[in-house]
Amino acid sequence: MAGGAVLPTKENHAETFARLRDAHAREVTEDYVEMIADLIVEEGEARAVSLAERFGVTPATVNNTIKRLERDGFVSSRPYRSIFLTEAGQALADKCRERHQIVYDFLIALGLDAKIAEFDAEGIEHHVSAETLEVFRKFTEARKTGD
Amino acid sequence: MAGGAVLPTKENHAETFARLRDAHAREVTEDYVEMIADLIVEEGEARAVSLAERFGVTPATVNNTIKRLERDGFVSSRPYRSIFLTEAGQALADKCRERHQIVYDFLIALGLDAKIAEFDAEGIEHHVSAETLEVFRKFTEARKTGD
DNA sequence: AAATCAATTTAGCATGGGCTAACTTTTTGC
DNA sequence: GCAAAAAGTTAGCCCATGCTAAATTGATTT
Ligand SMILES: [Mn+2]
Ligand SMILES: [Mn+2]
Ligand SMILES: [Mn+2]
Ligand SMILES: [Mn+2]
Repeated sequence: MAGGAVLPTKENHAETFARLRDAHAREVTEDYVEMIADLIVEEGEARAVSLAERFGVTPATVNNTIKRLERDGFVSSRPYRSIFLTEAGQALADKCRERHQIVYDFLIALGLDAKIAEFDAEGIEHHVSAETLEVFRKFTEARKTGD
Repeated sequence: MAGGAVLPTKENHAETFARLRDAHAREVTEDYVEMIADLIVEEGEARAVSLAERFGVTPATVNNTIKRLERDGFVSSRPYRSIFLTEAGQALADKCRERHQIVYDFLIALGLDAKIAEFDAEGIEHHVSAETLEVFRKFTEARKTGD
């Protein structure tokens, strides 16, 4: 029951939050490369206007973000043209898409609505460790074959 | 198996990300009020220096954040004194502590290590809808009574 | 009661990630 | 082939969240 909720040590606690801030710093990058990969599959190319629509932000915001992604080596683009993933970007996108799918499938396996699973997965995906992801994956798998 | 991952409609997708950005904007607030409540219980009061240690940030950063929280009606403080939760702050802290605990217990019920559950819960807690939280809670409950 | 030490505050700065408005370029339709 | 529409870019702004360095205040110890 452990009602007596003792706080973690200061050092552990600080490390937890440091890693959390790191995770947050990567979220937008991860969602963008994932979305760019999806758009290339679904629409043949990833245009800024599509990204803006999908994320619900202005084209100016997309432009800023794409510049950062380019600076960080995840995408390449030429003025007024569509956006491409670099090898690093594609690798990250693959990893994120897989992780996203595992989280989504897990939520569905737990019996949640598609709409809710969709929304929650979009946030949770960035905060699951490799260990947790593996547990999610196995759980979903067991549910599928189990009955 | 639904391998053909069709994207959500543009409108749904945009709404998902809008809500996600909202959730992010609340994360720091939520972690602060939760931590302030914990410190008051564990140490008798919440001092800026303790918050700085726990979050692994500088006292200057804590000061900035506390000013925002005060502006937003979640805490009250006087210069060089410790920090108090307002009613709204206490209510939010209670809600967050409960939610945090449910997520943590759920991860433990899934068989994860305490260390990992602790870290992942700190991120995931901000991204679980009421529905998902309820499913988590029931799952943990079933595991406890079930065997 | 000083002196010291710890805690807090302030000032000034940076980056990420949003926005609007104005402008340029490309694409499309006639 | 040109005009209009769509897409992309740029400039200038805002706020949140972090930082360092310096100043200030509060607490402790002799
Ligand atoms: Mn995603
Ligand atoms: Mn996401
Ligand atoms: Mn998050
Ligand atoms: Mn948290």
